[in-house]
Amino acid sequence: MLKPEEQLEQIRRGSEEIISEEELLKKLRKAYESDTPLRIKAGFDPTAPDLHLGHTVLIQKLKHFQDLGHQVVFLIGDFTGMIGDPTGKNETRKALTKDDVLANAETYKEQVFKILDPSKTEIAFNSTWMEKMTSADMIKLMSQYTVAQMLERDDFSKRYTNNKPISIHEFLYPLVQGYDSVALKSDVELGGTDQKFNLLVGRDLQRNAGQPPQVALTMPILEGLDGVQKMSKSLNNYIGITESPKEMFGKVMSISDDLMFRYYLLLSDRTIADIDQLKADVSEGRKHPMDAKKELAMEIVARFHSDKDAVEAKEGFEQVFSKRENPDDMPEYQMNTETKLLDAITKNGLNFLPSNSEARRLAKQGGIYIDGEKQEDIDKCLPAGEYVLKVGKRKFAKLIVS
RNA sequence: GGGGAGAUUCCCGAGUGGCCAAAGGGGGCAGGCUGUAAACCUGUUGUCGUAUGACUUCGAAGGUUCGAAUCCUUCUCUCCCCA
Repeated sequence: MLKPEEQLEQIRRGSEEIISEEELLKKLRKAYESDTPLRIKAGFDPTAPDLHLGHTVLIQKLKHFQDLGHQVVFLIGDFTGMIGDPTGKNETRKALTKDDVLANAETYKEQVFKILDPSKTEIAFNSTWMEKMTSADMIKLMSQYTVAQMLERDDFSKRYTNNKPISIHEFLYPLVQGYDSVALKSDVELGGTDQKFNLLVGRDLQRNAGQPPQVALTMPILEGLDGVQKMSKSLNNYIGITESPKEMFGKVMSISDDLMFRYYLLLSDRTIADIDQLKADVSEGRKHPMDAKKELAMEIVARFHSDKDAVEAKEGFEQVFSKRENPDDMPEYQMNTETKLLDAITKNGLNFLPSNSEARRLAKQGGIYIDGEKQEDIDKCLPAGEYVLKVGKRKFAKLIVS
């Protein structure tokens, strides 16, 4: 085990805030001396088992703790899931069935264990203890916080001042999350910066329960492909960790140069010094930003797939976008001489576009190609033969007309 | 309990009987320029075999009218003020 001070150094990397470092160091020392690992908690939503790079910022940090010899508790918030994270948008959610929760947990495991070591990860569900709570217990839990305290939460206060609705049950979210820390006797809880309030509630509740309060560690929120809003599935600006090497590589290449350095900082394994050097090289023209981005894309693809996949993804990318050749692995679509081009493109065919109108629009704007030639008329059929269809910037298919 | 305001297309937001598939902005998509970057310019942005057409859409359900996002009734939801 590393010395506590050295551990702290690693933990600090990339983190936004540690409340407090002093307490963390104390805990690390104690753990070191008594040879007892710390319990590191991080909670996840049970309804969205599609992890993306945004989640991995946090999971990477869990991995750091794991590598330092601590016990990671991966908490699936199946009870809190009924509340829905108070973003104002979502209504109270339906309770998932036991089977759904277990199925989602399996999916989580599959994805999360691409990063974490399964043998060192404890998986917990907060319904385990929350379902046993009586109404009286719940009242006791709620009595520990005041409305004024709740309204300190950034999200609540914003909605409150903007005359946006806040449902009472949303107040339960931080309380239940905080109680999870009591139930798990957590030493450290990780979360995004938007979780700060919830993490601090955990500290209060633990103190009230006579436990040493957990250290709250927040990680920055990763911006999505647009570079502005947080990466999320609903905004469709995400890179999923189960996406194909090709897609992953392409998506990374599409981010802005500024965002690239942000991704380097939060996602790559490069040292801060390395990244600073890279930044200098790019800004002083010693390195083309595109090459720097390719390296980033390779690192990310390699992490979730393999080195070989990364190389192939890069070659595929260069083939299509640098040399403007067709990719090697296009989906094939069988059609006959009476199939309209339109039908091959839309939902009954390759499903490249959601509606006929959209396909016609795209065609009119010159976004549909057959063998490199723009097609304005997509109501026509093709004579027998093989063609390469390109729709928009990046959708390719081989049409086999017989 | 009483009084007032409001719910519009992916989001914000205009529209208060026909000229409304609905202004404007944002976002998205495509074209140009590039490094599939950003910025910028242009186009486009409900669906339907492209249509001076039809159908669906302005919280929900009914109604008035030749005609409703716009008027009436009931309902659902939200916010504000008073108690």
